[in-house]
Amino acid sequence: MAFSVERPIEALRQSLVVDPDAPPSSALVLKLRRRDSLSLEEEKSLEALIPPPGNVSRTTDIVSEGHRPTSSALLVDGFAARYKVLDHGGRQITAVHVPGDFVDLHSLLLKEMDHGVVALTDCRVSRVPHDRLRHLTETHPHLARLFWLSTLIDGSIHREWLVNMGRRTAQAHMANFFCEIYCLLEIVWLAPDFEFFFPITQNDLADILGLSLVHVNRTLQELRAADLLEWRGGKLKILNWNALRKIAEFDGTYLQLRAEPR
Amino acid sequence: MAFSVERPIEALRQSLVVDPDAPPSSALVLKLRRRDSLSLEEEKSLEALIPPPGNVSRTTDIVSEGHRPTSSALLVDGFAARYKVLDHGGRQITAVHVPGDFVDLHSLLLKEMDHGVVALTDCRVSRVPHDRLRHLTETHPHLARLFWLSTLIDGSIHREWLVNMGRRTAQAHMANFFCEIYCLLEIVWLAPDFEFFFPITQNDLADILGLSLVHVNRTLQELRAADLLEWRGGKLKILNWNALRKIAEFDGTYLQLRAEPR
DNA sequence: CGAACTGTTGATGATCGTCAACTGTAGTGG
DNA sequence: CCACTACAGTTGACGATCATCAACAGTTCG
Repeated sequence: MAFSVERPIEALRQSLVVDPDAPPSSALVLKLRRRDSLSLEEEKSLEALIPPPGNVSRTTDIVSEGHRPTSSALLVDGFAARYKVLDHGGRQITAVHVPGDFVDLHSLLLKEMDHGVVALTDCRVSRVPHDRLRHLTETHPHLARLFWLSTLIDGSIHREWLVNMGRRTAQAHMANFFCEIYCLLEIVWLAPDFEFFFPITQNDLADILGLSLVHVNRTLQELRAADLLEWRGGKLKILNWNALRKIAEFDGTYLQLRAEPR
Repeated sequence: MAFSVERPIEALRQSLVVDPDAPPSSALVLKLRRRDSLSLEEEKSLEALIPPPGNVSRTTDIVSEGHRPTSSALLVDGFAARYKVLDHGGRQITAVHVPGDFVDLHSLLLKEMDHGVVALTDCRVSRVPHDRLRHLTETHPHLARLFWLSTLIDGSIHREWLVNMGRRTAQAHMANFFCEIYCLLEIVWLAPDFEFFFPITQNDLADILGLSLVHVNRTLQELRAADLLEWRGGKLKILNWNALRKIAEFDGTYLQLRAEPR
């Protein structure tokens, strides 16, 4: 058997955290499978590729700006974010990553990091050496295409965020973000019954949405008052998916985009 | 000789438009060379790949949302933009393309277009069939990496735009955009002496920046009043590059990012 | 000459940021 | 056990930025 992903479906669905005994590649495999079927041999190669994860505690950098990584970081557990800081001190988060994401796959080709990657929560991270990744892409062109596809989907999400920031209200923007996170987590079985572990601060959320902390707090209260969601003790529950989608004008096609990389 | 790119340097530098007699791949080759050296054979393969361009007139779609392209469009001349429209009628432009850009290279893997691509000015566009592109990437892994790199740089630009929208003032945002366009054009020799052809409307610029038309007009006047730039008759001239860079906090490393794809 | 488009200006109000204070909670050390 | 601190969340007041509505000027084109 290549992999324990098929087995613990129920266990994973019922827990709000990744199974700590699952191999570090399991969320990645789930995600790739959602895009295209994987052969047993490909799954084995991935499992062999990913080393055991290390711990990264909250608010510390997984990758620093200006750094020239020689490995790419696979997020195994927790939430991470890419960000840039401005001269006068502001910070903008440009992407949020969930388990199964390579947070800096682009560093395989883009030598110098033009932004940092921070752990929004305590994380587990596997660092895959670039030369091993490069070797894998050379011997497995199909996986190479799937990796390229991953970075393309990152771009697709960036574009949706641009629309959110440029042309939507704070409320719709925030609703959109929660819809997106839900969909991303659902793919890796981390959001059963519209409920998921999401212990980030409102300050982080402000930097994600490009709003002030105070405005985020008030917008959040609007969503709560409309009975769209609960968010207490680091656990987020979407109470009315359809209503949330509606005020967000959310259309998830930009996330998986029924690709055909083979 | 593989290519006429080396020859008409002076002619190109002195004109504000692409030489109509240059092969359609010339701007593309200039751009790729800036990232990594190309072999003669690679340049020849590119030249053979790109068919003669067709004309697309302003405000018409080069690629439509929801479409499933079987070819990718190389912009040979003019400006194009990717955009999304919202339910209530708003439009957000998520990327601006200059000659030498594939405007929808991602459609090679992402089957369905989640956004449209419109011609901001009259354009010339070469459409490269996907199967020929796929064949090229299979026979020329180095070019495949350069194509992947192109889409990664698109993502890098998206991220910078997110910072602009989320955390910068309208003035800094606009200044940033002009700096970026200048750098992109400079690479393909279309911006001699900080002057370039840029005949888009203020309405388009508003959709690029995520601002209202009126606010764009006033912000533009501030930049003009500060003697940072002129923009008349479709010709833009940056009068004070250093001052413009400064108020924009512009740092162009996110554009080429000294990559090493070989 | 009029129609259509682009740019410009003024007036007004909504959205959102900033400043500041206060609450609740968890942890820390005496 | 109780200060004391640190941090996340909350609320009020005020002002800056930006959107909207409307009108008008200049250009191009048929």
